[in-house]
Amino acid sequence: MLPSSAPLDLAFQALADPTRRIMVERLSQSPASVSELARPLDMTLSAVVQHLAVLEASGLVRSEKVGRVRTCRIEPAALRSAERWISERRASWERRLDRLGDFLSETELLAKPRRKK
Amino acid sequence: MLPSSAPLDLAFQALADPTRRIMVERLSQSPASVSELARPLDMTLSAVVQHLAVLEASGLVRSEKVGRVRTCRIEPAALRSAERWISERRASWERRLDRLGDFLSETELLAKPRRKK
DNA sequence: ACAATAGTTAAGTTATCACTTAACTATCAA
DNA sequence: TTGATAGTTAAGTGATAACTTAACTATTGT
Repeated sequence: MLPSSAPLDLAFQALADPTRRIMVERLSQSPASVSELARPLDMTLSAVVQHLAVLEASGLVRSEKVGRVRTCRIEPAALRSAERWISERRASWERRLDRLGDFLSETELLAKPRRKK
Repeated sequence: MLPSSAPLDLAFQALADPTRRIMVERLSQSPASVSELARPLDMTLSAVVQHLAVLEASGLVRSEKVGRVRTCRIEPAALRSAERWISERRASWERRLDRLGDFLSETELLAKPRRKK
């Protein structure tokens, strides 16, 4: 099950790196050039370009070049589908915990019945 | 900036693997033993145990062993903080797009004023 | 006591990651 | 036209990832 390359794999993989999260944070404020993205990062421009390639491959970021500057912006859709995956899991376990809560309070009522809720 | 090991790194890293996402999906339905987690997966038990170790290190899953069976359950907190990181980015870009929308509709009003909204 | 079940651990393999240096290509500005 | 700016690409390196096989430990049902 090594390289699945499914969209979620790429998105979570991309977000797993702190440098790339910094880049995404920057881009969620506003679009930026590659050098602007690189400015706060302690690595070569070359490395930043490679991180950018990962972000683009994951669909989290899109960019276009005009003249000699490439402007990058986030692509909400990919981020949203990562968010959706998580929130669906949350929905699932919350539903279960609710049922569990109901069950517990009901058995408690059966064991030593007091006032109806 | 190689090994940051920050909680979010570990959480996103863990979620980047499709096998581990399947395990998390299973666990968000209900707790399960290691062999139950392994059942639908096309790999050795050993590999599954290793994936489980990654999930536990990331804080996404917790487990306890009783007799010879280890029961695993999801740990909502870690999943929630990953979700929160994403939704904060979303808040950020949505705010910006709102302001942009306001700006555009205002300039449009200035350019060729029609009815007030 | 024995065998089957449930999981653990170590070691090895192959692939991928996160960089770096270095050489190179455009574009813009003086 | 020359130099600085902005980015690209290739090749190499060391670390980590995702497995496998194999040998082993503890628990439980018969």
